[in-house]
Amino acid sequence: MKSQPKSIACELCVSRKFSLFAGVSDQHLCHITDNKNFISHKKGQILFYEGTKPMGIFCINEGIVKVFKTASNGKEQIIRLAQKGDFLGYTSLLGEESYSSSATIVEDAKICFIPRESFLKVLSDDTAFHQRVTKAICNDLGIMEEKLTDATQKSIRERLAFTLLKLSETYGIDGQEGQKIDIVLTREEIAGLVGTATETVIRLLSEFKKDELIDFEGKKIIVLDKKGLARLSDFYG
Amino acid sequence: MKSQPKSIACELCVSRKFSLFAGVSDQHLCHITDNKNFISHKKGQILFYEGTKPMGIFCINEGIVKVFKTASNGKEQIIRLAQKGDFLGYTSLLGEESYSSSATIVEDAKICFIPRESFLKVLSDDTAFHQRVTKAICNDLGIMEEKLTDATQKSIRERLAFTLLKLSETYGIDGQEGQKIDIVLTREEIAGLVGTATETVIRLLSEFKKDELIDFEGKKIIVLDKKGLARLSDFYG
DNA sequence: TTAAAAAGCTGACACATATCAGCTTTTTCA
DNA sequence: TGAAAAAGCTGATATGTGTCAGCTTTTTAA
Repeated sequence: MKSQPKSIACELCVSRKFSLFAGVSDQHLCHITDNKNFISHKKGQILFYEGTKPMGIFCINEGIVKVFKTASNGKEQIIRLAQKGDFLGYTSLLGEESYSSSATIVEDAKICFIPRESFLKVLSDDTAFHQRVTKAICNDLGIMEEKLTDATQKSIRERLAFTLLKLSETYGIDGQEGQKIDIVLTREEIAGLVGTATETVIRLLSEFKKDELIDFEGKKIIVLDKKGLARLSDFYG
Repeated sequence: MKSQPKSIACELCVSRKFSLFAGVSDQHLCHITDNKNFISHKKGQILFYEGTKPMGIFCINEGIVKVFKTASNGKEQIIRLAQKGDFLGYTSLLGEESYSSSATIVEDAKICFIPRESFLKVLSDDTAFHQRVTKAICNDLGIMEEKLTDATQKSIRERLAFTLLKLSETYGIDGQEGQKIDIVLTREEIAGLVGTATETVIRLLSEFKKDELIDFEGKKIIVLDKKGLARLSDFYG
């Protein structure tokens, strides 16, 4: 959790090219480099808690972070999984409110913290950047509308199938037999992603395996039959 | 659906004071007034369909509009109810994508359509306005995260109780016995708001009535016991 | 005014999913 | 290395909610 010696300059950061910072001028990038804080995080560490005040934004250089809300029954609803190039906490910062969700490390991560003022300065100086940020947030809103609709109108089986497809899109690497979802998630985390109970995920996953839609390789899931999962994820499919 | 003679100038529009346009300079407002289109809509009319391209934004002067997604089972998930001063369709416009949801009139409405170029011009000229828009979108994202978590982790009874409380906050008018939710929604629409089946809403509402939490006055709902509903809407409350 | 359509309501029923409990396996860390 | 903790798994059970069907009441519009 302490600042590392091997900080990466934004100008040279490879992950930046996948991020909203792609296209920002070197001058602005230097300003950020001078003010940011590079920190290595281990799996399980907490980035921020729901309800606390954002002092800046986080930018992922490497690793995976889960963003989640804790429901009143104690269960975690995972809002999204963030990876290299993704920003964290900027919606709460720009919304001028406390963090609406918490964030913890799922896979060891290197993350830069950019203080509020530096971020806001670039945002106000670089109109094109502000526009890209606005666009990204609007797209996220569309995604959330979709998620809400799925949550209320689809069955758990459908949502789990859909979640597996999405995971394989993002983290899938091709192998000889199907596509491996190259990220380690506990059954509880998958449940948090889908919005259901852990036991239900366990049961449905072993059902999917029995039906030869998926297979397990260690803690990782292999998607054997994308079309089958797609059929399942649709209504009455 | 045709342009009306009695168009209102933005500078003089009372609803504007509750909107994101509050604070925009008269010069910009005039520019919008010159380019906008004022249209009266009757209950049931459609403003836009999910999947079509936004050509501008809608600004509500009067009336109520429901924004919803149609799920693959044909049911409507209502994302939000919009009223005077609210913008519609701007997230899709700014996200440079098709409408992520549809919108229809719930109560007779007067709505201005502001063409894409006019809106974007004000957005780029007036930085403070852009900031307010960004802030509003970020706040909406936080709300959607909350809704998603509620949808997956709370029971229908809890969500209905919560929905009634929210409706009474927004549309409530005080009477001698409790607060009247002064908006006519069908049971089906309440179901769409909660994310459940119409029959379930009917059953739960009559249960709430039996428990003297609410009462009916014509097609409108009277909230008799806010605290009782609040207790119900919490987990195991 | 009246027929048709929409909305509201109720009962019966099925079942997907949450919960609880107990167990095994894997992982963690002292 | 070995004990404790976490994760994974399975079975039994309860129940909330969706679905279907049929009916009444209200609203709409011809």
